[in-house]
Amino acid sequence: MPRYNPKTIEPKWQAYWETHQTFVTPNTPPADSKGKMYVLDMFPYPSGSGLHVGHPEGYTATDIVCRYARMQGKHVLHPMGWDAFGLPAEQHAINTGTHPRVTTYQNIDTFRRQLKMLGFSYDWSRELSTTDPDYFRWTQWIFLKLYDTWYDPTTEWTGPDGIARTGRGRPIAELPIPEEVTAMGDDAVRRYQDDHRLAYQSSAPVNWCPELGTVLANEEVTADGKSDRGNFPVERRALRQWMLRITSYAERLIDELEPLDWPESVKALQRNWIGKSIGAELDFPLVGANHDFPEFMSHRQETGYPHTPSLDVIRVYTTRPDTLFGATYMVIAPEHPLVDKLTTIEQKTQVESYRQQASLKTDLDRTDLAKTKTGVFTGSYATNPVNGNQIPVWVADYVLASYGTGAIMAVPGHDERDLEFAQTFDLPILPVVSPPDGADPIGFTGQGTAINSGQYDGLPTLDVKTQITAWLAENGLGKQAVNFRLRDWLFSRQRYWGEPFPLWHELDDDGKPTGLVRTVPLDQLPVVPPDMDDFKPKGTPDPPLSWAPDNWLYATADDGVKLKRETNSMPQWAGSCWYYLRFADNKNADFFIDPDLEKYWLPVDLYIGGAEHAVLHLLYARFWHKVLFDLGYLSSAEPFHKLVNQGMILGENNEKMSKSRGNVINPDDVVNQYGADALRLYEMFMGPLEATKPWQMTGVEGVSRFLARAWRMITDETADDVTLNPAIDDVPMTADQSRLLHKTIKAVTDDIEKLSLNTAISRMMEFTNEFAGQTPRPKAAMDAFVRLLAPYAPHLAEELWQTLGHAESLAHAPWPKYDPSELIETELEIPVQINGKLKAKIKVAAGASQEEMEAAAKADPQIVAQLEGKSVVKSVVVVGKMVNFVVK
RNA sequence: GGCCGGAUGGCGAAAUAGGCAGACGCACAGGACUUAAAAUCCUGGGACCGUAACAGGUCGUGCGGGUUCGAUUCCCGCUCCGGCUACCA
Repeated sequence: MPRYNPKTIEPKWQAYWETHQTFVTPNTPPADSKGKMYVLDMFPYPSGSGLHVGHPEGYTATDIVCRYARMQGKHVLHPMGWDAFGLPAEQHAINTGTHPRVTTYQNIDTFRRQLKMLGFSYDWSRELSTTDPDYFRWTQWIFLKLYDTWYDPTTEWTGPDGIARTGRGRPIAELPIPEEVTAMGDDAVRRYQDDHRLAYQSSAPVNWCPELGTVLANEEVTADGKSDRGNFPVERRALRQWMLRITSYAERLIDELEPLDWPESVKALQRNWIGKSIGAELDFPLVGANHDFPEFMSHRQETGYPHTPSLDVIRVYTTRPDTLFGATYMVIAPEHPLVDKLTTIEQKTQVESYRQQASLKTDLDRTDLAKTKTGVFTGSYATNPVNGNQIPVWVADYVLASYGTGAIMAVPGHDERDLEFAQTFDLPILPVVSPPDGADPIGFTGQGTAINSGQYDGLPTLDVKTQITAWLAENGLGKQAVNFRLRDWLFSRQRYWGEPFPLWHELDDDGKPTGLVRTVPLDQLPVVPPDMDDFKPKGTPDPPLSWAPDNWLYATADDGVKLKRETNSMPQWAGSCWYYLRFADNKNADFFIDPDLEKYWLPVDLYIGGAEHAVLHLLYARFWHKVLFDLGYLSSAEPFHKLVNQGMILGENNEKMSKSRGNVINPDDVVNQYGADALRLYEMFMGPLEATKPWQMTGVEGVSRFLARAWRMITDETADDVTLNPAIDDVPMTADQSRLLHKTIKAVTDDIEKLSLNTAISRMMEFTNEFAGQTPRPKAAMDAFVRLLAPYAPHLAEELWQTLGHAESLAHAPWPKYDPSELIETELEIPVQINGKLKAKIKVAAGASQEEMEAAAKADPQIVAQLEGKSVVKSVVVVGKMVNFVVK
């Protein structure tokens, strides 16, 4: 009578786990614990549309690992939370008038219900949301720690992880202040400190969309410079912003990536993003400054290369100092501070209008390769220090102000971009590297032999590089230099629904900001966003908080100084930078994480999530982690030991799932029709976790049939209640049954360890295919099988486990062990090949020797017939594997 | 343009310290059960040639080479597809 019915089984066991607190993990491990295991999912943004099928993919994989680990006696931490600040909730609020807090917590309720419906073994007592004041209180506190830190690149030290490093984040109080600064008074000292903090203010160009009245992130701007939402024009504007000095950690973010158990592709992505390059920095003296070229050279020989460039030079960065002789012109970025000084009266109009145009372009506009290069001549010249040639200085937006020194020496002979520019504006092109194959040197960007390079002619590129760099250094003209593509992190947003900065700006008597800042003390955190009805952007770049009620916005300090709150808010990344720490101690009211709990639970042992976070989230979180590590709050320098990226699930038509394509699969519908166990099992059975793979509803039906077969193997469908199938008996296993069981245990265990979950499921299918038809079925085999199935289809497994007579949940039942001696086959089937092609199969005893195998192969009638009249040149026999005869 | 990943039956896939290609599942076909269907169970299956049916043969893991007794697996050179990134000097 009772068929397999997930609709009764699944709610029953979900309720059981909840009332028995089966998956609540105490912070103290049991005495017999086999060690801790922290398994983390990338927590979701609780969007209004609910869970999509991509979420349960990674979540099921981690759940399987956790359930398996618990059955092995490990102490498992498996939490879930919500990355719930962000623009969609705010936009929704503007459109509907509902406060974002309301919609956010509604969405969270939906997500929680859906996740519980899928039977994940989260410890819900550790749930958190980045929008909880108890949580963002500590996000603000960590920001203040960043604010209170400077990076000392020279300190040598050994961390609690036992690794020696150079460079460390240190409290700002330890920053040495130069005497001349101290002499200028307290405010000067404060400003000097502000210039060294890891969190600092700067005027940065941002994507400003007047129609939407908001600043947009680069990824919210389309390729043609329009807003992603609404398709309105976007322009560049310089606004005061908060920045985080992630660049000072660039070197360590590369170096400390190396030992991590991460996909090589993700490591490569991060390395490329940081983009370290080694080259040289050098000065080109301007023609017409208060000296002539020989005078400049002798002056530099005496005084050496200055730390900051003097105003009579253009400083450039190049990765190809060996091509210095080929530098036939220079280019400075439109935002370069020397532009005005260099522009002659005749060129002024042109340069001004060019700058104006460039300032309106978005980054994407400027980097669009399809467009031809643009630029204008400044009217000025500089001297190439290596040969004394006077070369023109141009302004062009293909040179970026934010990379290197914002100026380049252009070598059109050996750089594609410079070549294109030189051809457009008819500038001289001088080849200085001859390719090894004797091809045309112009446009050659590889390594070769120097030409047209004076004394360096004939030398290989690498030698010229070191020799010219050395020459520059000796003459005080330049030095070897390292550059990073990574920029400091623009950390402020003009939004309401985010963490407010815990900062005050000091105001002068006229109510204008002085540029000096005060922090909100810890005991006054969190700074909660004020209650406001109207946070709709007003068409100016002022953040919504700037029209917050005065009692929130203004205050007077104890010393009488007038204060105004910082009205920017933090980006969504802030909350996700440290949530993995808080899970280990989410209720701590006194500190962001207890040091002992940090030491016990961290780092995360396994972190699974989508590849879209391969760079930003993972880089930002590593950065914060390292700062907290340097300050002594954490015991490990890296947050995530092992990382796995789940692949994307495509629609049934093999395209990315999207509403507009109409190919979205809703997990609720799948669970309704087939049950949570079937959805979980199918998502794991589709293929390798990392692979991109298309959905097939018939595939869900397939795994659902397997679950029903397992059900019938153990229960009696003809009975009125769920009872044990009468074919199951307490009998010993036959040799074949025992071998299959032990092979299945071994395969399923090995596969979980490798996260090869699709093949583990096929092994269990083979097991049921074999056992389901047998009578009697040994109860011990059924017992072991149910435990193997438990991580994948936990509801069904619990029900079957109970049917097999167990009173307790199997969540902590011991994982089955296999006996290697049970795996041994007595007789092997061996392929016999002739010239590498399969011709016959023979049976030999398991321990057969090489000679025995060859003899058996030669005795096979098929082989005898095939070898008739031919001579065997060679016999290849691999013991226990195969036989091959090479014949003529 | 750069970096990364991929290409195996009608479909999702499996197998690589080099050793029976296609496990497992889907779809399909035939059969059993049924008045019938659903469900379930059994059987079949890479392609081509061949046979009444067996037998047997040839080809076959994107393409072209190479190494090897033997290559889906290793090496060299391509093609196509997907993802990310994009003037970083």
